Amino acid sequence: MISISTLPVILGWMPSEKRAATTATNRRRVLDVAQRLLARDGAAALSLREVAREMGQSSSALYRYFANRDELLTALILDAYNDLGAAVETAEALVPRLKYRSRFRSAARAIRQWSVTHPHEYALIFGSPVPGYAAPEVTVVAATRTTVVLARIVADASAHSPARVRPTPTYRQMLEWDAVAAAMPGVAPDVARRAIVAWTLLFGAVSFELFGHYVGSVRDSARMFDATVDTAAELVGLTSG
Amino acid sequence: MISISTLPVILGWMPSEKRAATTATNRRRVLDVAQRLLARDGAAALSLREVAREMGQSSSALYRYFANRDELLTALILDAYNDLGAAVETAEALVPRLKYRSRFRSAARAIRQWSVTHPHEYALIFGSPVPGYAAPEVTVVAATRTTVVLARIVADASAHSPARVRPTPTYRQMLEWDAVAAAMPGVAPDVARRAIVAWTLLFGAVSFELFGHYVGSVRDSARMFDATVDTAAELVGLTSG
DNA sequence: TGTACATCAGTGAACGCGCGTTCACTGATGTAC
DNA sequence: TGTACATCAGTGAACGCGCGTTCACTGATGTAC
Repeated sequence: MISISTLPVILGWMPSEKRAATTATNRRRVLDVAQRLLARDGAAALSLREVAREMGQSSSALYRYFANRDELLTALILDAYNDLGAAVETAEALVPRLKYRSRFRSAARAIRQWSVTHPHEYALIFGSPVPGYAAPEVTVVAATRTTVVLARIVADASAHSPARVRPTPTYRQMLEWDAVAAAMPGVAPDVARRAIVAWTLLFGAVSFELFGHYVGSVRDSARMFDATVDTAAELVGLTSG
Repeated sequence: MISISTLPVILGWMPSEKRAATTATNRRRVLDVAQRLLARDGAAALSLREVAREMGQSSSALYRYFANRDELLTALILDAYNDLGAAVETAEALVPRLKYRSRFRSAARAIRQWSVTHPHEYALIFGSPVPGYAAPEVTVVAATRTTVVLARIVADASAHSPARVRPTPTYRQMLEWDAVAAAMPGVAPDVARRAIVAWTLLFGAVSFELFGHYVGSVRDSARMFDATVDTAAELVGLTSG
């Protein structure tokens, strides 16, 4: 049965701007609290009920803004990726464009800095997948923001002084070459492959530090990371600047 | 009040061998079931009750063998580290001693092979720390088994043809040098540091693959890993053999 | 070899807990005339 | 500017669930003599 009140929906009218705005604000407020709890207790401990409790609301109220727990988690993952991406973009933008290695270092240090100060958020996006949670496509897109920064550095450096490498068509086949080439236009396959290796190394180093695998072998994680960054920079041919 | 029956405990007598043996067997049987469930559903979903259910026992029965859930988890972590370590040892032992790079490759591939076939076990030991769980010292020891293999390769290669490196005392300070030097006797600090970078990269690559961060950029994970292994080998100066 | 008894392995009921989600509802807010 | 009413935001009780852990217990097993 169609009542008068369902007409707007059927005809595709939008809710009024004012109402949409307050809804967005409220949703954002929920997210902020959830983010704070995530930072404090980690993703596994995060529950809708605790978020509501923390806001002084009933748990059912949250269902106005998120269909279920997974949707809240997705929003937090997006936030984390964007937070990290923004931090990296900002840090990298401070360095003169032609100083490729410095740009790389700055971006890398920003990755570690953000991660060390947001360990639970880091674990959420780079640790073991949350059980029973399937990351929707949209998070994959958000994830690229950081790598785009790194890719651009490699591409810029490569345009400035193209690497002299033997043709290695085999590398194209093992990569998603279209996507990779789009992120690093004009970069030789071997260099592109090394670039992927480089950020694998960067995030590997952060994971090892945060997840405790350097206990007993690395004393000064910050300096070790810097040294690792230089090694990663070497890998992609950034040996000066 | 001290009864006759508590005397053995007080005097430190051991329970009879026979009884100890069956207790050990039963404990092992619990662990095997737990391991199967871990492999199937992951660590977060693992509960004492489900293990008991799966064994057709009451959940309280498990408290004969594990004081609580954390202790079971610790046992599983130890098992996982040892499983991985054994797989790597076996693979590496098949290669002639003087073929350093082959040994490295073989060990690295074993790491990936084991990880791909045991993703939940991998996540348990190399993913985000389990919430509310503090890894006891004993797991740190078990964790070294794999790195010991890699360290020996680097040490052997280094003894055969010592790297010509400038002295870099700074690297000692940022590492736990005593432990590192013990694992790789006679290896120059810079090489030792690079060795740590190398296995950071190996595990970083496995994590990226298993945790979905290569989606969209890497098509053939196995071949990408092999290429990454060669890059890691280069890092520690293993360019032939 | 037989027996009394201590020890062990496992049971089943119960505890309190926190969770995600649903649902009928009430009071507040904004809109249309 | 005032009013009737649709829509929204949030409530509170309830659902069923599975969890870790405790405890008094029973029957089985192994031991000491």
